[in-house]
Amino acid sequence: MDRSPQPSLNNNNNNKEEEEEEENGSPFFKFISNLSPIQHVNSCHVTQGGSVRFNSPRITSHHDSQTKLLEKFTTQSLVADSDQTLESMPEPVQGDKDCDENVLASNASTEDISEGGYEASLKHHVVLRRCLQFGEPTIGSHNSHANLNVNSSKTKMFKLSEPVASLFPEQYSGAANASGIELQLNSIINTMPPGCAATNGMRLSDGLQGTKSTSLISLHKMDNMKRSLIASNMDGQPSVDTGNESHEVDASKAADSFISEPLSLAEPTSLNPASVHGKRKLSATDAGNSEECNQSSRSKKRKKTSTTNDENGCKRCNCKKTKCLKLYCDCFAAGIYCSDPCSCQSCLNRQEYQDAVLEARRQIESRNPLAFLPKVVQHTPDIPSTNMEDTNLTTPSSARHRRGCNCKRSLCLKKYCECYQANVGCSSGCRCEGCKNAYGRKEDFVPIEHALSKERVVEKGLASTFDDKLDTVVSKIELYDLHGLSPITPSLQCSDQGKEAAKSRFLSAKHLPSLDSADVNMIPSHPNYTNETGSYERQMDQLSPKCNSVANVPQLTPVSLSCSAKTKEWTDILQLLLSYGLISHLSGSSLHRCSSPNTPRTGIGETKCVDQSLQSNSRRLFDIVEDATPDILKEVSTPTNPVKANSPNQNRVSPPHGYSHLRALGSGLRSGRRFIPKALPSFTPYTPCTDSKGNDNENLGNSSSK
DNA sequence: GAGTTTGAAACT
DNA sequence: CAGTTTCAAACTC
Repeated sequence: MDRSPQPSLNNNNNNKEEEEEEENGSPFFKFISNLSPIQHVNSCHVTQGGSVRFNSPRITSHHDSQTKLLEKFTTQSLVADSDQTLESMPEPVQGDKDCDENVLASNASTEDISEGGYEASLKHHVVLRRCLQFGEPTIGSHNSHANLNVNSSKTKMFKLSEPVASLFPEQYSGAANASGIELQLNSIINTMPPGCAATNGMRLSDGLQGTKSTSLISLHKMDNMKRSLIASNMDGQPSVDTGNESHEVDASKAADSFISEPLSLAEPTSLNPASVHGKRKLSATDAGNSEECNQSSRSKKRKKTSTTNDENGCKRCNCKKTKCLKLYCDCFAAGIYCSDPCSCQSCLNRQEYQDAVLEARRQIESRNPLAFLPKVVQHTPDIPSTNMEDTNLTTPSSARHRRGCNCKRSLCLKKYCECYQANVGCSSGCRCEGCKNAYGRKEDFVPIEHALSKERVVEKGLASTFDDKLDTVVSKIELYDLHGLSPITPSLQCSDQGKEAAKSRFLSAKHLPSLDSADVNMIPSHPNYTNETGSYERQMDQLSPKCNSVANVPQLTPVSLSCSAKTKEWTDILQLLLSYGLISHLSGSSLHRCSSPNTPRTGIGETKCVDQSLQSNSRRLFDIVEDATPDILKEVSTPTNPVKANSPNQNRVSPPHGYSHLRALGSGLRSGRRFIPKALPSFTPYTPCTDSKGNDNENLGNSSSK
C-alpha cells in the first residue's frame, strides 16, 4: 500500500516513520499505554498545521489487532459510504474536488487496509471529514494539510477519537465554519438521556446502537467511549457517572451510536443517523420503532415528549410554522432530521431538504455561532485547589446550562426552565427570578468559574453567563486564529471526553489548536515569546528544541506568572475549558495523571522527567488558578526561566507567544494566567512536540503564519 | 383535545 | 442591545 504521505500533507513526511517507531517504543508510549482509557483518548496533538488531533495511544498499543479490525471495518464502511457520499452529498460538497479526490483515495486505500495500513484508514477519516467539510471549500487545500498530517504514526493514535470528529456527517452541521462536526457531536451527546447526560437529554439516538461498528469495537473500547461520554457529560451527576446501571445502559446506547454513527452513517447526507428516516429504515429495530412512533397521535407524542424523547430518541417535534428550520424545533436544534414520529407541518428538516437545512443552520450560526452547542455543559467544579474547601462550593450537579435560564414564573421548577429540563441546577449565568430549581438553585451556585469571572466581569464588562464567556473566549481565540496561527482543525471535538460537543465545538476546529499550540506548548519552552503575530513563525521554529527541554517545564509557572496581573480572562478560559471538560482531568486527584499527557510535548525520550516536573507545575498552576490574587502572581512573577521579550512589551517578561496573540486582541487577554492552558494535559498531546523532531512546530509555525 | 402559560428564539 | 413578537413546548383543565 502506498504509505507515502500525500503531497499535500505537511512537510514533515520524513519524520513520520520515525515517529511511529518512537511512539511505539518510547517511554512516552509506554507511559501512555498505562494511562486510563479516558486519558488516552484525551491525548491529542497539534499538528504542524495547527490542527488538533486527539490521540488514542492505547489503540495502537494494547489493541492493535482490534484497532486494525476496527479500522478496516471503518474504512470499508466509509468507502461504501463514500460512494454514496458523492451521490448524495450536497452540491457544495460534491463540488469539492478535494473531497472527490479523497474519496477516491479512500477507496484506494481500502484495498490496502488489509495490510494494516493505518494510513489508509486515516485517509478515510480524513476523507470523510473533508468531504463533510460542508461549505468550506476554502478550507480545502489548506486544511487538508493539517488534517492529513496525521499520516504519520499519529494516525493510529487518533483513530479511536478521530471518528468523532472526522466521521460525523458534517454536512448536516451546516454551519460548517465553526460548528461543523461539533454539531453532530452535539446531537450525539444530546442523545444522552436527560438524567444521564448533562445535556438537553432529549435525544436518545434512534436505535443506532449496536450496529456493525459496535460489534467490532472491543468492549473495553466501548466502555471507554461510554465512560468518556458519561464522564464528560455527567460529571457531577453521581448517579450517572459511575455505577448506575440504567444510566449506563443509556450511556451505552449513546456511546454505541456515537461510535456507530461515523461508521455506518458516514453518508454526508445523513444528519444524525438516528434521525434520518431513510437510514432508520435500515434498521429493523428502528423501523419498528418508527412504526410505533407513527401510530402515536400528536397528543400521544406530545405526552411522550414529557420526557422529550420516546424510546427511540425521536425528538418528535410539533412545529407548525417554522418548518423545523428554527431553533424552536428541537429536532433541528439537536442537529437531527425530523422523522416519522414528528408531527411537524411543512417540515423542511429532512434529508431531502438538506440544502435548506444547511442554509438555515448557517443562518442561525451566523447569528450565533454557538447556537448549536449543547445547552448544558459540564461545570467542572472540581478544580484542584490548595483550598480543599473550594472543591465543595458547587451545587450538586456540576453541569450547568450554558446560557442559563431566564425564568420568571416557573421558578425553575417546570420544564419551561431549560435548566430544570436538562436536569441541571441553575447557575450564576441564569437570570431567573425566584429560582427554586430542584437541581440546584442559582443562589446556591457558587461556581469557581463565576467567582473567578466575577472579578473579570467587573473589570472587563464581560458577560457572566457560560455562553457569553464561551462567546468571549471563542471570539478571542478566533481573533487569535485570524492571525493565522492555526488552520481549522475539527478534530478537537473528538476529545474523547466526549465531553460535550460544546467543548468540542469550542475547541473545535481552529480554536483549540491555536490555543493549544500557542498556549500550552509554547509557554514552557518558548523563551522568545512575543506579542507579535508576525513573530509567531520564528517562535515556532524555536519551539521545538525547547519542547524537548525538560528543564523548561518547571519554569512554566514562573514564566506565566511573570505576566501581567490580568489573569481573569484566562482564568475564565480555563474555567470554560474545564466546564467543557476539555481539561477536566486536570482537576482533583487526577492532576498527576493529567500532567503526564504533557510528556509527549516534551519529547518522547524525556517523558519521565517531564512527568514529574509537570506534576509539580500543574499543582502550582492550580494553586495559582485557585488563587486569583494578582499579588500572588506578582510574587511569583520571578521567573525561574525568564522569557525573553521579543515583543514590543519588552519591559516585562513576555508571556508565551501563544498568548501574545491573544493579547494582541486588546481584549485584555494578556493575563498573568496565561500559563493556565499550558498546564492542561489534554492539550498537551496535540502539541507540536508530538513530533519529537520539532517539525510539527516548524510546520505549525509556517502553516499558521500568513 | 383545546386552551393557556411559559420562556427561548427570532425579529425589529 | 433592548424591547417586542413569534414560536412551540409544557402545562392545565
